[in-house]
Amino acid sequence: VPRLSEADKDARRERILEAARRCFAEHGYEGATVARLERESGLSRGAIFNWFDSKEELFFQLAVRDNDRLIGVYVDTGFDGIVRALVEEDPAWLAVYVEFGRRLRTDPQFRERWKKRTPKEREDAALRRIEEAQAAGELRDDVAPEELGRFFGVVLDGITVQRALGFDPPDTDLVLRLVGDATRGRRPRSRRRHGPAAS
Amino acid sequence: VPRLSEADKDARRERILEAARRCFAEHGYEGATVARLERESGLSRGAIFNWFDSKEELFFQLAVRDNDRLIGVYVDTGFDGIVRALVEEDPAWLAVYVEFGRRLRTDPQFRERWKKRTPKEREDAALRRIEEAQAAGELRDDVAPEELGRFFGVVLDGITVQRALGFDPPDTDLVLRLVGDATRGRRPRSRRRHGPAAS
Amino acid sequence: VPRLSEADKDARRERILEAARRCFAEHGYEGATVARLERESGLSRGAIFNWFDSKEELFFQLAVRDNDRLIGVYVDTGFDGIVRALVEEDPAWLAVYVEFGRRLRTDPQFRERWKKRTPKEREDAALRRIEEAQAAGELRDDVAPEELGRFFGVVLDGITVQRALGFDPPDTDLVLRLVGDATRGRRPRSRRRHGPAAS
Amino acid sequence: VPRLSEADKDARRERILEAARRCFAEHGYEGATVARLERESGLSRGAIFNWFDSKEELFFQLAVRDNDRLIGVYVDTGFDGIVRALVEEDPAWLAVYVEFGRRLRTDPQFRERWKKRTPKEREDAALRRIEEAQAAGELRDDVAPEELGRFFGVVLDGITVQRALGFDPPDTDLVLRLVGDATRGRRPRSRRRHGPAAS
DNA sequence: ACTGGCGGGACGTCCCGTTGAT
DNA sequence: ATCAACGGGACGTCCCGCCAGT
Repeated sequence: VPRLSEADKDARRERILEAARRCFAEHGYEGATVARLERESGLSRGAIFNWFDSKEELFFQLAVRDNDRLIGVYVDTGFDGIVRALVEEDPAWLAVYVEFGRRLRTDPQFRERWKKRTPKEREDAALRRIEEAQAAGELRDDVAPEELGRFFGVVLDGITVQRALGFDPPDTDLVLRLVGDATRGRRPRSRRRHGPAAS
Repeated sequence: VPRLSEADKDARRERILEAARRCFAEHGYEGATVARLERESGLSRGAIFNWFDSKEELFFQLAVRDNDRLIGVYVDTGFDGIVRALVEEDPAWLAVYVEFGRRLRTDPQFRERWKKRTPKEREDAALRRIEEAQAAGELRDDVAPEELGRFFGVVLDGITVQRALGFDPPDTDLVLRLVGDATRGRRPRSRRRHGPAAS
Repeated sequence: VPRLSEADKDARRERILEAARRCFAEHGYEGATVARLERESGLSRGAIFNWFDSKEELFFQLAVRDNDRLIGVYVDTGFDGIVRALVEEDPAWLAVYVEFGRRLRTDPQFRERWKKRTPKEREDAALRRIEEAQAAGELRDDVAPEELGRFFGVVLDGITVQRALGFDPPDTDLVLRLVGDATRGRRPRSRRRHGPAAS
Repeated sequence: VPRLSEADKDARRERILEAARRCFAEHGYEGATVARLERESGLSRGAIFNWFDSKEELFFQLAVRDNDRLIGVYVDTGFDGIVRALVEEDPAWLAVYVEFGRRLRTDPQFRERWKKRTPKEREDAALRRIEEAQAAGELRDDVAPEELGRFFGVVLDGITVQRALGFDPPDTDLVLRLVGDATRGRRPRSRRRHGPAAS
């Protein structure tokens, strides 16, 4: 096996990460044994640990990458967009997100590392988005933006966890409607997002 | 060695369960090693395994008991009550609830056993509670009761998971207000719950 | 397997230690795999690690015990005695002593622990023994007692290592004679140790 | 890829051997992982294994080379010279010598190979040196030359091991004096080695 | 000549549940 | 009913040597 090009390296890492994602999703962190990682990725221990220092590292990288992705979705498409994204996710994978959360709470080193990594700006961007929506009258302004953000977070995590646990997924449009009713401002923006006409 | 009285038996089981709760809460399922269970309960392996067949059994029983308790709270005090109950729970323990959910999704035997156990009536009771509230005009009736129930579930799980992960707990009253706005019917019941007078 | 009496416990630990001694002696620290420890002791991993926290712990305890024993021999019977003890030791085991030394030099934590353990008094007792012999004219007093002690140490370690490496063991009496010639004082004590008459 | 000249080949091998020496000295045989060899030598696995069949081979060659060197010192400069050489050696490296000894004792194949390699003549040269010194009256002749040689060996190994274990190095001149007293013949050669005047 | 990705065995440790004895 | 000694499987990690490719 010769020296891999930079692109090939990334592809290799990607392949392992994807396999790990499936394993973590299906079996949880502890259940995702290295033997399973080998089987799922088609690579040997030697190969896997050549690219990642440990199972935990694999887990962490995966969380980083998916978190970034989701935050990006939020900033780009707002609450509606992220809800729709969540219901299209592999539900099994969402369970890993939950597992990751436990790790965050339990393992101080883990949390520290995560804190260090998370760019504060992402959260700020999310917050500013809410403030703008309030100023534009799309969101009610009798509630502090931080509180609104937390409420959104609750609903998002609720959806995540319900899907992760394999319950009937709640109807997306309904959730959006109800949350819309709860948070709408004076001059709500059109709720018609996918059709051409406004109401 | 003398036989224990029936009451003593229950007390013993209770003691073990409580210890297990703390262990699961603090360390997660896999992290709750039998050694830790021994230390926390003050009993030895032999004693623990005398009362429960396995660690998994312990976990299951604990989940059953807590689930029953929460459903009871819901039926007795409704959405408001259960939200308030959740924010008073030990957040660490809530993580176990989440862990339990993963198990449910992942392990078919586990799920089967759970399904068999759950009395359908509990859920029905919850549903009927919603229908009554709709009939009384307290909850909007332009949404099917099942859907409303699911929405409630999403918010509840959202709160659970956020607390479990150690995030800032969202303000209880705010959540109740927003969800109230989202689901209120024509003749909302008084929102003032702790004061003496009705509106 | 019921609760063991204190004596039985010690016996069990002893049995494991003896097996470990043989393993370390024959294969060195790294070569003494747990599998070999199992085979040699006739006990399982579970049993071994029930009594000792780790392989390293086993190693440490073994070193402590043998070191104490040897120092005791020295204090009781002096240089002659310890030389004779060394040539009666299992040469294979002496290699472990050497291995232990490397660990001492290499691993700071290990050294710290060893330092903490070693009672300074033992060394002092050895030193005082030399001073007394000098005062009695048995050992030359034109050399500082510490230096004499170091010279003895060199010869002892030399014997140890030669035997450990499997070379022809040097003749004990000759070594004693030469070292005697090197260190004798004005009024040497009788060299006749094993027979009744002096020369 | 161009072929290396004979001189370059040797240089390459030398570079690897030197790196290996440092690794073995610092970490012991097992601790000297190939990864460390790579880092220390600046070459890759492939390069290293191109020149040496295995880690063990590397170790063996190193031992051969250092043994030859030390024997040479002995033959050239005698006991005094080798003692002085030893106290100038890197003590870490001496530990490898000890490690090598264990290997000799433990691994039959290893020993066989070593036996086959060692030119008997070297030892004979050392022995003849002693005989000559006895004949010249420099060394006592009431002890067989083999025995004297063994005694020298004991002291040398003792010094080696003490330095290897990081103990206070015994004073060189003192050791020489004491061993001199133990082994001197009727007409000892001048002990003045560093000063200009004879006694 | 040299690189480095990789296979796969072995290692120390952990941990659950069983068992024989009180 | 309780205890703790124990078996033995499985885990994450390490690490040597091989070999396809440059």
